[in-house]
Amino acid sequence: MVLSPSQVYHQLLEHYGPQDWWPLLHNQRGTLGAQFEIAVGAILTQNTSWSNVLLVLPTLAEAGLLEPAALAAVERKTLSELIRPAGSFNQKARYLQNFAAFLSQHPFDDLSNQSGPSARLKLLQVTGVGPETADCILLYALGHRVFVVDAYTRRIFFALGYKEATQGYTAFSNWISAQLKPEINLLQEFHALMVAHGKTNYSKKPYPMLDPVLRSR
DNA sequence: CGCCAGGTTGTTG
DNA sequence: CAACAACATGGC
Repeated sequence: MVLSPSQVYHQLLEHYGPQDWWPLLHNQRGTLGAQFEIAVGAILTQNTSWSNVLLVLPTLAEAGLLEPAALAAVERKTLSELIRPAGSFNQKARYLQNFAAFLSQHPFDDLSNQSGPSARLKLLQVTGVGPETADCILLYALGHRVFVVDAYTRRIFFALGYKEATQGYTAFSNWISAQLKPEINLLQEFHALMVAHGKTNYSKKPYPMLDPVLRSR
């Protein structure tokens, strides 16, 4: 008997406790600056450890670049050098400025007030914002109810016997969403718990055949 | 030294 | 549509 997604959530919450994500530099949730910091972090952490992102975020903050207009205006080369420790720095400098420019046309408030699917389609227009990055922004910065799928989420659910974990992003995300209460806090905690559990048990191959925490009963 | 990291894009079959 | 290369630094 396999655990339902809801049971997975509750068991992980019991095991790890509330994660209280997204990790912000100055623990200032709900502010306008926090929204942009979340989006910048989401782009910087693409295929990159969060520890590398932390080598860069304070630098950007000190340079006054954690606001859309400033980030959009700074010279490309300057930005790429500042974010070098985060890896793929030329690519990410471009992605960050694409997103910053995008915000001048679609402010956070607009994206928050329209429907989740509508905001999602707009975010995906930005070169450098794919499905997971878009969903992290939607869920943690804009308050939309989406289920974020990352590599850990796939590995964990696959290990639990869910062959749906091999489906395309949207199919898998929607399939999980349909089995959860669409509560913002649950969805935020769920993804945070996926990362906590993934880092602990699904980082290096071979991945466990049987999950060390999640057992059916 | 090799593998991995809270992916995304562009190219090719 | 699936598979693949490229991006690239830092930690272990």
